[in-house]
Amino acid sequence: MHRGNRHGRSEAAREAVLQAADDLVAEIGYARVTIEGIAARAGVAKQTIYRWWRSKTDILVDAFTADSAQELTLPDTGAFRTDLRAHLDELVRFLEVSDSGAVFRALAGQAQHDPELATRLRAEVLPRLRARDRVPFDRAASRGELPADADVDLLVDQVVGPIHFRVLVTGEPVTPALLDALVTLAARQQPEASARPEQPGGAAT
Amino acid sequence: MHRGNRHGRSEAAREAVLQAADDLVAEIGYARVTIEGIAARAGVAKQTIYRWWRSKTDILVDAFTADSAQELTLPDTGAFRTDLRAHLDELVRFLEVSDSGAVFRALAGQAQHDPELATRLRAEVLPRLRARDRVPFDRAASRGELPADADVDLLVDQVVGPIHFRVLVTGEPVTPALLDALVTLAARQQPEASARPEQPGGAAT
Amino acid sequence: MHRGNRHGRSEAAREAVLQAADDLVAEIGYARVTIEGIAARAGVAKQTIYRWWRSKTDILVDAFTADSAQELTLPDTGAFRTDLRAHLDELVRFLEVSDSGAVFRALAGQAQHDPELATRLRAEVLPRLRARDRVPFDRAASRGELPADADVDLLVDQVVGPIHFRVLVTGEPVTPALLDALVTLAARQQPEASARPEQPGGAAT
Amino acid sequence: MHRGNRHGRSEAAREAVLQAADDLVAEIGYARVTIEGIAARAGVAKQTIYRWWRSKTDILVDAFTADSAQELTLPDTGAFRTDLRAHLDELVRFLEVSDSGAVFRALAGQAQHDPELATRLRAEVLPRLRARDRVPFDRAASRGELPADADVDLLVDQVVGPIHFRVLVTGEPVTPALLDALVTLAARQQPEASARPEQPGGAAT
DNA sequence: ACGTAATCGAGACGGTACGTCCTGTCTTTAC
DNA sequence: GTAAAGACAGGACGTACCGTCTCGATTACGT
Repeated sequence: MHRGNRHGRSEAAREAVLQAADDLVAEIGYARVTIEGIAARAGVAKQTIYRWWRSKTDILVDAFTADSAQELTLPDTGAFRTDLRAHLDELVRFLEVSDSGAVFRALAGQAQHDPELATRLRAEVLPRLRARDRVPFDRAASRGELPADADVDLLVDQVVGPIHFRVLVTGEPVTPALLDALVTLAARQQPEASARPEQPGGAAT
Repeated sequence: MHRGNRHGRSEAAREAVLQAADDLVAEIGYARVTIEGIAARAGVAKQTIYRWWRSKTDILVDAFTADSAQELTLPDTGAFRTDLRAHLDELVRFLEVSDSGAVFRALAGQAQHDPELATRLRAEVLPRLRARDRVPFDRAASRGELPADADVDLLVDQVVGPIHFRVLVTGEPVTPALLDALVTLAARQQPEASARPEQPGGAAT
Repeated sequence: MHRGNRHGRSEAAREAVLQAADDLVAEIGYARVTIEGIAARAGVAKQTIYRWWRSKTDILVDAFTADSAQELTLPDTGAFRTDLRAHLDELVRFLEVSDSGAVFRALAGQAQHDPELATRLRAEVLPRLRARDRVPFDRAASRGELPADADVDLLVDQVVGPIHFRVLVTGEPVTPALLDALVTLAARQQPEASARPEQPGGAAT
Repeated sequence: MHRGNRHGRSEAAREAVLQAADDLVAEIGYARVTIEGIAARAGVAKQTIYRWWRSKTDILVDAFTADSAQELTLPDTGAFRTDLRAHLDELVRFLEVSDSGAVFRALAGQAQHDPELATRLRAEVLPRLRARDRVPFDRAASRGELPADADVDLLVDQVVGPIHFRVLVTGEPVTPALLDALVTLAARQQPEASARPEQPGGAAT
């Protein structure tokens, strides 16, 4: 790693910091991560961190963003119910198991104490997650599986809300029973009749 | 055998600490509350706090519990939808507006970084909230407005999950439109009615 | 072991405290002795200590006094030089080796920071030590080995001063060479002898 | 006033601490001086003190050393007795009256409880004082007023020991009578005969 | 014989200071 | 002009004792 730079900021330092922050959250937990610890772990001077980030959460938002860069594309199964179910399975895996999910939970928690972080999360992080959550619904709408005037954001809240609630608040596992119920709830939104909402292929293609 | 100080711990000190903690969270926010600040505000020695509580969150759990002691009884409107709607209005008021809601949000946030707090919350605090959330459903069940085999906890998660999600994660206001949708969703659980569209993979499992 | 008594203090408690204080000074050193530690060691309540003593040094003065109660009589060897030398040997043993000497050194040290203790030491402890230091001189005077008008206290200061100086300040061992020199110095005070070389500005004033 | 520096400590902070320590000992006495108080008085962070000193006595040794830097040269009166008497007058003034004498007494007292401090005093502070105390004797020896084989350190102990003893232990004032006796005692050490030891100019030049 | 009064062990209390840790700023030196 | 290094002021942390206090139990005197 080169020290000093006549031509702008050191990309090496930036990456070392983000990596160190991610690692430390995974290893010792958000609460015990300190800026000094990140600096030491990254082999970077504290001042370098303070020059480019305003707080440890600021670093973590960047780290989380970097992690999220590797976009996963939701496979198209051809039907709303199966698309949605696949997406929810992936969402649960992210929230409960993945390292970046741990960072997300820590940030969401910290946002309760830090309005500035809350603002930044809602401006930068959540829209990207929301966009992903909308994919199955938007696809369904384009297939005609949802009414044209359906309030997709409202539907998303109804579907992912209980999952976040369990993960962040109650700590209960997100069971298949819950996912089934949520998928069914969403699928009940039909273009017209209340007739046979559960026929997955009914309106497809 | 000497049983130590016969008057035991000072109730006055205990109450002063809980009150000071509550006040400070409301005034300056959880993040800026310190044990030293609580001690100073309460007119109590730090050691007295450390003798009876293990951390500032430990104090806040006690303070929250004390605040919750004054149980509010949900008025019985005679019908499930109206009962539920009244309860949800009250829930939103608690989460978004009240002082003890601020404490709850802070604790829920901190629990993301502190497994011990998470455990304590789930053991002591959440069951009480859950009990309240179940009231409209249990009443409805006893009136016959819900099927006998309805999974009430699952229904509760579906109804209150989106509300917590908006309050804790997205920060969007909980709109009447959302509440309407949630009430309608719950009310669709009918004993007879339009058969069992929910059965195939639904909540019944 | 409750010895509550309308008329008078518990002798058992008093002795336990003095013994505990002595032991603790010997075991862990004056600096690390605390009143709480003495109370615990003595099996006595703090309040009992505070009822009867004003500070830990107050306890130690009492403990030292109790230790000193067992008066040792200086054997009469029949001659000033041998009497004095025997006394100085004993003094050095007391200061350098004995447990009560350790207490004395601690008190003398603490008196540098505590005028009240200094006053008490000079009023109660030092006169007893001075009386002992005078014994060889007074005996010599009664034998006619010293001039009638000799200033015994001044001589005592000259003889024991260097010993205390080495023990308390320089930490150098008190050697036989020093003791020899001090005895010789004192013995030079002769009734007749080579007149009064000391007169010009000497001790006679 | 931030003087942070990759290569070394802040001299300003060091001096402020030593000055504050000296002042506080003079103002409120050693016993009531605290590290927090020194930090506050010096306008310095506690951590800065703990970074460079291990205890309050460590600070005071440095402060005492700094005070002693301004060496006073003992004027040469041309004769042993007058040289010595002048030196002893100065020594008494230092021990009884001066601010740095107060620091010395406090350190000597504290050394009774703190072996580490005792070691440091004996290694760093006392040799310098001893060197001063030897000056009149060494001068006398070079003048031939003392035997070539005189044990100067032993003589020093005999002369300054009683003075320290009175100042540190008995608290009695150091009288001219004592000083006279001490000077006479020292002057009695003659090169050869026991003849006229008090003739100041006898062996001079 | 019995109440009164002072003692006792116990330990909670409001405090002070400790020594450690981390924050965010600043300065120096190197590249 | 960025980087590493690290000293700085500040301040919260959790701990140890301080000296005071109240408690209930114990004991001996004086009525």
